[in-house]
Amino acid sequence: MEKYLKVLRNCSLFRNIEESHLTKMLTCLGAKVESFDKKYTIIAEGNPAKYIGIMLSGSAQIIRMDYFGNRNIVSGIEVSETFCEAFACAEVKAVPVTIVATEPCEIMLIDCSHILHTCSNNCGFHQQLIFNLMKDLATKNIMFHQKIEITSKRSTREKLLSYLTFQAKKAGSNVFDIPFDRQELADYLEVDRSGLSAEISKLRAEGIIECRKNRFEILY
Amino acid sequence: MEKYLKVLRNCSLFRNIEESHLTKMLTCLGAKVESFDKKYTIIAEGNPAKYIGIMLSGSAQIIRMDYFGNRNIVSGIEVSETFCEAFACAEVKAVPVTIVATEPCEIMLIDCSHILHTCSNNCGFHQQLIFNLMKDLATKNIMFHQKIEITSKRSTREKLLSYLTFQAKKAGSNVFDIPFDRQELADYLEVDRSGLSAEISKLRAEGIIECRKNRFEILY
DNA sequence: CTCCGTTTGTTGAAAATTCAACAGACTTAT
DNA sequence: ATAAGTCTGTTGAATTTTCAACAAACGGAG
Repeated sequence: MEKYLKVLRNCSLFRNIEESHLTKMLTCLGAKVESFDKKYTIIAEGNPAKYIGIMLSGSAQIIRMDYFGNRNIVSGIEVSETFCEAFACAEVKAVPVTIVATEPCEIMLIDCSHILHTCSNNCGFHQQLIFNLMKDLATKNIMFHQKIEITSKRSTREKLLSYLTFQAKKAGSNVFDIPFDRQELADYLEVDRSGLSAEISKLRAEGIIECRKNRFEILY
Repeated sequence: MEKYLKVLRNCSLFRNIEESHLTKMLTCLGAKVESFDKKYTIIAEGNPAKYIGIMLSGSAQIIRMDYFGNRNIVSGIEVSETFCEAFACAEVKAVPVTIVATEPCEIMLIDCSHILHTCSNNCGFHQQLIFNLMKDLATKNIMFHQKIEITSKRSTREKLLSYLTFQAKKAGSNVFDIPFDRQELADYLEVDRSGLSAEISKLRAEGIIECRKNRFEILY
């Protein structure tokens, strides 16, 4: 576990928990680590929602397929971020989404019931973990509000500009990389890929944005 | 406060808290009650995100206006439900949505910092409240997943059927009332009102649904 | 370096959504 | 009961998105 400590220190779930206690605590929680190759399914829709996931290395996406094969990308998952905690905490029977690796990755899985219910060892970390979970869930909630703000726009152009503005703000710069290729961005914005490409071209021609691959710049 | 106890008992925030303790606790938390007439703004976008709201009577909606006056309805708020807890818990500076009364209503406001940080009286309820908040935020998270599942559909027909199916499941019956008029439903589904009306008519003509005002039936 | 598979941009046609306008049904207030 | 105002369904035209197909650009493997 030692080699993951640097990542775990940045994980919202372990905020205000001393690094020296972390290893012991992970043992107590029964944390386990698994590896996946690119494109592999980490958690499949319908799986029991027992585990909180933490991305240790690599990246993944939260996706949902509808019955006609249309992919919707709910969100990307980067190193040190958590996933599936809402399903585990709300104690739903099955996960309604699929988690797919976009790079080779390692993830940590923690059985949520070990966090929610005091363990026999009485480690005393539970209160802090529950507080951290609460904060994390609140932050995820706000992320959904932002996603809805973006995707509730009625046109491809507005969705795209809205998304790029958010990314620029997040990066603190008018030049920034996005974690999606064109098809993925279309599936995130809930629009047609070719229409999205056309819209990007139009915005370039109008001098509003510039882009090369995944690097965008907002010119205004 | 006594007259609100029946409502508060059903509020997820106070689960597993003895009713006999509730009144004292509300005093300790500095809970206050406010009333609003239909159509009034309960919390305006940009307000500081200090308070957790609880709907005591009546109903409201969480809405967001974009810069061209398009209304997006994020969610309805019914009696005993909480609202704005995510913004308060995540300690963002300003609320990014507007809460508008859809009926005359009474709401309870609790300063979130009183829940998050132990008070001088050491009431001891904080741990349970934080646990309840965590559960509540997880549930809200799942609600967002459902809303995204609905609105990520590409056509008006699919959004509508997806929404109605969810409502039927929630009501546990193929006949159910929805909390929106046509314009509100359109703003919730992120589609055009006249297109929505046309789609409802088509589904009736095809014998797939039946409806009279806000009461729908799925025939299948 | 070349080949092969994937990603991206472009196009035009088909389909769907949006928009504006209106008439009838329904509600509310007087 | 009447009148004024709101909500709903319908229409057709304008706009936008989707879809399918293809070629150019790109990237990785051998």
